[in-house]
Amino acid sequence: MTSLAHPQQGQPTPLPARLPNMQALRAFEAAARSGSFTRAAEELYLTQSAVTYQIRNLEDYLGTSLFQRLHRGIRLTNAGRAVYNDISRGLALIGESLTSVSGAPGATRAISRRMEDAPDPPSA
Amino acid sequence: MTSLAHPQQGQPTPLPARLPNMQALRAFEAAARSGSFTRAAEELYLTQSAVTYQIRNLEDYLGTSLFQRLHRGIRLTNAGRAVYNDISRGLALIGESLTSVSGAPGATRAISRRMEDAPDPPSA
DNA sequence: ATTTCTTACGCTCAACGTAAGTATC
DNA sequence: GATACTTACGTTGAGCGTAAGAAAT
Repeated sequence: MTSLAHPQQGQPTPLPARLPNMQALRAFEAAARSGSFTRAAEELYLTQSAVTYQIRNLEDYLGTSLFQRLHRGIRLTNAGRAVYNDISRGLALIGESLTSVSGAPGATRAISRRMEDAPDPPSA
Repeated sequence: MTSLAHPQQGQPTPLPARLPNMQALRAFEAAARSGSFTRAAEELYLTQSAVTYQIRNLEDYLGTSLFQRLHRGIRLTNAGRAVYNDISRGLALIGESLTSVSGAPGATRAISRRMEDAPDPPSA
C-alpha cells in the first residue's frame, strides 16, 4: 500500500532548490507597493540600507534587476512587475493562514487543543 | 493627483508584522509532505537537527504545535493541516514566479532587456 | 541643501553541523 | 541494535545599523 496519511497532489511543481529570504521578499513587496525604499524601510522598521541590501540580494538571486533607480524613488522593471503580484499573493496567502492559526481571537488555538494531540492508539 | 505608477489593490490584507523564515516554511512543507523530519532533511540537504530547529521556531512563532511526534515519524496536528495547504501554495506561487523570471529558457531575461530600463524622459 | 539610493564596515545572533541524548521497536 | 526525533554547544555568515558617498534637483 502507498501512504495515504500525508498530503498528496498531482505534480506539485517542485520548489526551486533555493528560495530567497523572507526579508528580501518583504522588502521587495513593500518597496514595489510604496514606490520607495525609504517608505518600505519605514514600514518594515528597518533602515534604507537594509532594504537596499535585501533588494540587491533578490536581484542577484534572479540575475535581473527589479527596479529602475530613478533620480527620486524607483520604478518596477518588467521583471519586477512580473513577479510582484505573485509574491504579493503568495505572502498574503501564507500570512493569512498563519494568522488564522496563531493570532486569531482564540478560536483556532482553543479548538486546536481538543483532540489532535492525542497519541495514536498502540498499533498492536 | 494620487499616484498611479505603482500597484494598488483594495484592502490587500496587511501582512503580519513578522513572518517566519523561509527556511522554517520550507522545512515545514517538506516535513508535512514527507511525514518525516529525516526525509525533509535529506530533501533540503540539511541535517535532522536543522529541520527540528526550524520546525520548533515555527511552532514557537505560532504558539501551537504543528506535528505530533510519534514513535516513528510525525503526523500533522489540526493546526498543521490548517496551514499546510496555504503555505504549500504560497511557496509554490512565489517559487514559480521567480523561476519564470530567472530560470526560464532565456525568454524573460532576454525580453527584460528590451526597454524597461530606459530612463524616464526629463520631467521638464 | 535636500532627498534618496548605494557602499563600507563592523557587530550580533540566527542557522547550521557535530555529537550526545532519549525513546521506541 | 536500528531508527528517528531532541538537545547542547561551538562556528560562521547573513542581516542589520551607522556613517559616509553619489547623484539629481
